Amino acid sequence: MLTSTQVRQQFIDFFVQKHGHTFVPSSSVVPWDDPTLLFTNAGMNQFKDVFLATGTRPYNRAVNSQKCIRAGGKHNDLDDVGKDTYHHTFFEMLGNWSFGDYFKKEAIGWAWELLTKVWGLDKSRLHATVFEGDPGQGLARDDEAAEFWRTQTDIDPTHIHLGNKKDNFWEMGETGPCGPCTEIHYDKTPDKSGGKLVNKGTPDVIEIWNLVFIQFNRDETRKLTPLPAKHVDTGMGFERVTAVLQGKDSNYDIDLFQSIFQAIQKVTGAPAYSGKLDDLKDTAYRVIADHIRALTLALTDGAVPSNVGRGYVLRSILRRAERYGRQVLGTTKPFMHELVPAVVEVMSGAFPELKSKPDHVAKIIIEEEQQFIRTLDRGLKLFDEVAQKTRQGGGTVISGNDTFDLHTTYGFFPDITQQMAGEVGLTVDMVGYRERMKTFQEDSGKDRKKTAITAVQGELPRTDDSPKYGPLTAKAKVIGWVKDHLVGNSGQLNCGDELALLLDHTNFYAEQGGQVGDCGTIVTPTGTFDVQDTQKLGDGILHIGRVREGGIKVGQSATLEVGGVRADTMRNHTSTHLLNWALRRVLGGEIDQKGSLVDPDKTRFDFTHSKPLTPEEVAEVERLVNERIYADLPVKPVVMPLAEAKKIAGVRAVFGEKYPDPVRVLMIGPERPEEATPEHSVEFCGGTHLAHTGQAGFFKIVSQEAVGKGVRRITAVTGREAVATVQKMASVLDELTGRFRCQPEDLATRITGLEDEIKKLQQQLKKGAATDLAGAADKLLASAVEVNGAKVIVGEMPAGPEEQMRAQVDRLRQKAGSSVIVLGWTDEGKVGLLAAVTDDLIKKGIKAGALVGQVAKVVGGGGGGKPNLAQAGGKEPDKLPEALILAQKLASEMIAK
RNA sequence: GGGGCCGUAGCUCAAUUGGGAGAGCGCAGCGUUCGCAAUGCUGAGGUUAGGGGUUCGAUCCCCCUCGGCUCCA
Repeated sequence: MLTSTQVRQQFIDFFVQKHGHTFVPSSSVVPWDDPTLLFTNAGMNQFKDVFLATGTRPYNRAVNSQKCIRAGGKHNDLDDVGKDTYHHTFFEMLGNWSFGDYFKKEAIGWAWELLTKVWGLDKSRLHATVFEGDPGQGLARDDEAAEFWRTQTDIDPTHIHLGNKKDNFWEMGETGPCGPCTEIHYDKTPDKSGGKLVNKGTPDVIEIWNLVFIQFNRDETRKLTPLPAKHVDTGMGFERVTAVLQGKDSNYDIDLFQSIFQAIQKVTGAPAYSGKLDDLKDTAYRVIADHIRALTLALTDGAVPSNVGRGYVLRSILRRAERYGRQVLGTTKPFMHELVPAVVEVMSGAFPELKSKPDHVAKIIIEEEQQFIRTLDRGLKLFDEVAQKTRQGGGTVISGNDTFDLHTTYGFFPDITQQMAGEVGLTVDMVGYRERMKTFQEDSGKDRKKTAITAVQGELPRTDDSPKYGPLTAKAKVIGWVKDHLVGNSGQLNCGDELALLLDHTNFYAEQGGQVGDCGTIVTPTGTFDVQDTQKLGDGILHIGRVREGGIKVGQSATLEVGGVRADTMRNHTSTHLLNWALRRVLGGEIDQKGSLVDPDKTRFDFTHSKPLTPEEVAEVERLVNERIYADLPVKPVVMPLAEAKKIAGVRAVFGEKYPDPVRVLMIGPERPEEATPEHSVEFCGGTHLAHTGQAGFFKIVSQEAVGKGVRRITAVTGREAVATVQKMASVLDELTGRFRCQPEDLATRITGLEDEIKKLQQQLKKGAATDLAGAADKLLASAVEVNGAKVIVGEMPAGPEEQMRAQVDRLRQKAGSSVIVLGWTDEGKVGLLAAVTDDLIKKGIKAGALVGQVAKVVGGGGGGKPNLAQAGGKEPDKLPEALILAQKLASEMIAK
């Protein structure tokens, strides 16, 4: 029997050795440079630019096994994994490609050769489908492919079937390259009768290989034009074809999964995997095995679990596996991280990068597991409360509100709530839950966009903003404005009008890539306009502000002057790039930019990192950035094709950003792209920058904070702001050293000394007060009145801390036995009262709380407490004697009763 | 960017009409023991995250800041 390793290797060897393909290693399963994708989900992802004709490769035939994840987004298989034999979140896709080289004839012939000659599959079990055409869309039947099936292979001609557009026509998107495909299916029915089951979605006849022939380009008008260079893009599910070759019914029965299953058994102590579909334990095995593969591969490629985007998908995957472990296999501790070595062991042959940082990956996983177990435990407790509340209300349905709160506050997903509710005989109001969630979602995004520029009616003219990289002053022509959401291009603007001015070209920078929009002034022969902000809308640039003087008319020439603070913004922006670079140097290559904000006052930089930076790390980052600043390196922008730019050594791009092609690349240090190394800061960036780093002057980090799990934010300043910051710190330090008369480095010990002394003095004071109070208390005891065998001890005490008073009350109670005690004292214009009643008198119905409450009214206050001890206070010290007389009277009456 | 929750001893967490800051583990000392494990006793350890407000009185109610969790965008 072929091992999975052999299957993979033979596929690659077949195309490399026999048919002249280049082996191209799998690209990262995390597509850092493609914001439209959560995860790499097909082998062709890394060649997308070739099909779009925006990039080229030094080879025209390629083969590989691509790491893929299908979870989250459009193709979400997450919920199905484990329940059947063939769904995965992580899988490998075997593929061979032709870029404008061979086409249908060779692709079909070679596929057949590999399957039947190399792998020796039973020809009578193989079926092929070809595209039947779609006249409505002007698509012809793919007779070519059918013909090659007949001439290039010895397939049974009755095994060639026609397939519809859904199954046999491939499109990348609404527009772009597309073409027919031919699929190869495998018939697993015992009597080989599966011909009519092709494409019917049964597990008995399964698709194993899809050969796509990219031959058209679809434009915006949906029109198809033949491509000059035709491509082949094929994909074969590795786990699936291995199962076929190993004669297994389930993908999970192939050798690849067995050692992972064994590791799961060892770690969890559960009974062995038995391959059943209706056994929850086996489902758990499949879920965990699949999910740990996805996690290990994705984390190795630099993804991090988080609460947004792909990080959130990874978190969901981990949590799902963790739940199956706990609820089905009986784990109580984190266990997923212990499975990482098994995955590395079985897969690092094909993907050597797995060996680079398994410990790091396991660490991320265990931290995430611990986190989840904490929320789970907390959630369990809350669930119990909710369940109890529901029952007390006489219902059996947990309200949508409670389910929503459990979810949004504690991350307790509604399906967990549902499951747990089921276990205790309750149900969940999912309709109510969804309603709450819906309004919640609507409210969340409400305040996001600036209202001024979202709803614009009328056609917005294009503005040429290329002068933004040039001098701060420029000439342009007024071509209109946007006022009250309407585009205007006639009439006159008057002093005081608030609106967005439109120009034919501009040197104002519109907010983009984290850099805020410029402010400044625009002067025409008749008026002056203050620009408060600059925003981009489509191809138009909006200069938002108000007419300060005179009036402005369309067609006037204008002098543009960008505000001087732009220079500060540029200092901050260039420094942001240096900060990004330095953080990677200090914290390691795992960190990634999550966002940034650059304005004249500061730079704010968000990045993935799970813990606070140590003071040493902060210092090192500052040192590195400043070193680059005083080296006065050139800051060099180059515009180049996106595909080419991506190949520059050490280049950085931000996930979620859409980069134009050609793209602007900003290098700090090198003058030409080929001089760049990973030791330089090289980023895709459309912002405005200094010409030399030295212009930044000085760089200082002012704060760091967490913005969410796994994401930290650093705020830093440069230039004059940095100087001001340091001066402020120095003046604080000066003041302190002046006051303590010591060196800055001695401050900490001086303060510790003072703290100790304060503590010591406080304790002494306490002792002193205690003796004073004890004396006063004893006097009161001596003059106590006896009623019915119980003592009434009432009187005024010297001022002292409440705590000490209580101690005296306790002491008196002990000494006097059966008694009612009321102590009063005045301190800083306020009255304090304390009352105590011994247990035997409480039984007679005397309560300290009630007593002291009445007494406190006399001194203009209130109070209360427990029956045995209560305290109160008031604001009228003069009335204390009067209050104590009342206390004496009340206490005596109560005992007498 | 918006919402919800949390922050109490070194750690994990209690503390209800607002009224005396606690437990378990850990730590230190002493004891039982030849020694260890085990165990008994004693003790230290608190600005209840920080600041402001309401109140006679705030861990508790309100506001702000910081830190963390969580959901959504």
